[in-house]
Amino acid sequence: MDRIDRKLLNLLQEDASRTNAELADLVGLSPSSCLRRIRRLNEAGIIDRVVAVVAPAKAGKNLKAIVTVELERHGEQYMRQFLELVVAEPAVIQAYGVSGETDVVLMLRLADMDEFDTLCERLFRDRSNVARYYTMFVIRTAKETTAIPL
Amino acid sequence: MDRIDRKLLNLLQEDASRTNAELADLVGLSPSSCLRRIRRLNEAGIIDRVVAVVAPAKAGKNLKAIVTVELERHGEQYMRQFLELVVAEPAVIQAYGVSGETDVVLMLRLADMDEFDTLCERLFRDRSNVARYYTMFVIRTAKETTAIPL
DNA sequence: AGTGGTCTGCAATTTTATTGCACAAAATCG
DNA sequence: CGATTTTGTGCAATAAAATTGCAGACCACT
Repeated sequence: MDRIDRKLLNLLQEDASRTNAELADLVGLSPSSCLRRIRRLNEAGIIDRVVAVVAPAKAGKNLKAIVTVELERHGEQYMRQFLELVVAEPAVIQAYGVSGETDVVLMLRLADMDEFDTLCERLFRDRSNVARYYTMFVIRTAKETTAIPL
Repeated sequence: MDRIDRKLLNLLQEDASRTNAELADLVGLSPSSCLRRIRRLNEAGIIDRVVAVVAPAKAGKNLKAIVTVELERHGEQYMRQFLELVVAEPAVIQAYGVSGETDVVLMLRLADMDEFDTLCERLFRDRSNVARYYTMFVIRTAKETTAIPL
């Protein structure tokens, strides 16, 4: 992991659709060397995967919400149970167990309030061990990247 | 945007490193047709971009934190000013203006507590118009996807 | 200076993406 | 309802890109 690897990773985190020749040029290497480095990064699992990012607006998913959840009972099995429940929902794009007053934080990607309503019904009804939850709707997205600073 | 387009998008959101022939096969189309559809999705901006996802652990960024921030003064220009400040930080991977008591929610990706400490120093010191902030450290990541349900 | 290991660039080869074209399906229009 | 335009499709040829073998360069460690 030298300077060139880091540079490559930064470039690929930005735009992975570039051709190998282009990347090679940007880092100042021959295409073959560049390709071998990228393969090494893949095999080492440093590059976990390559994905297409869909524009939410163009996909009719304009509503984003961040939900903090406090559970009723706090055992490990209750936590696991609740996480299993939320993970199964396609609208839940991030789900974290966290420290502090709050037990779980969810990031939701939805079409509209109706979808939010039915989802809440499903996740936070009486049975599901949720003491309370608090929703923050995203008004403005100032930054949203998958790139890890290297 | 028919059934095949949606299928293609789902596949690409999962793994965009597949060859066109592979994708064509998965959706039951000829390579040329498949390619043309993908290009159409690109040109329409439905596919916003293609990125490599780096494994945080392998990059030495094991600490993730979610921070809720309440500003001192609540005008539009103050909000903008604060967002500009945080957006410039590479460790801030997501930054949202939200509804509710909280004004801003940040998602941080860090190497360790030291980095967290110095970042807080920079973002939340007296000058920066932050009334209070609350940090939740991520203990367990149950789900983390970029894929939008289609 | 010598040696094993790693990395590099070049050029050949293989794989993949891309395009032109003729035809078929669906939508549009008189 | 049939004619016509539009849109989408598969095939085959072409262009572009990725991949590999190989010889030499560089580096760290004796």
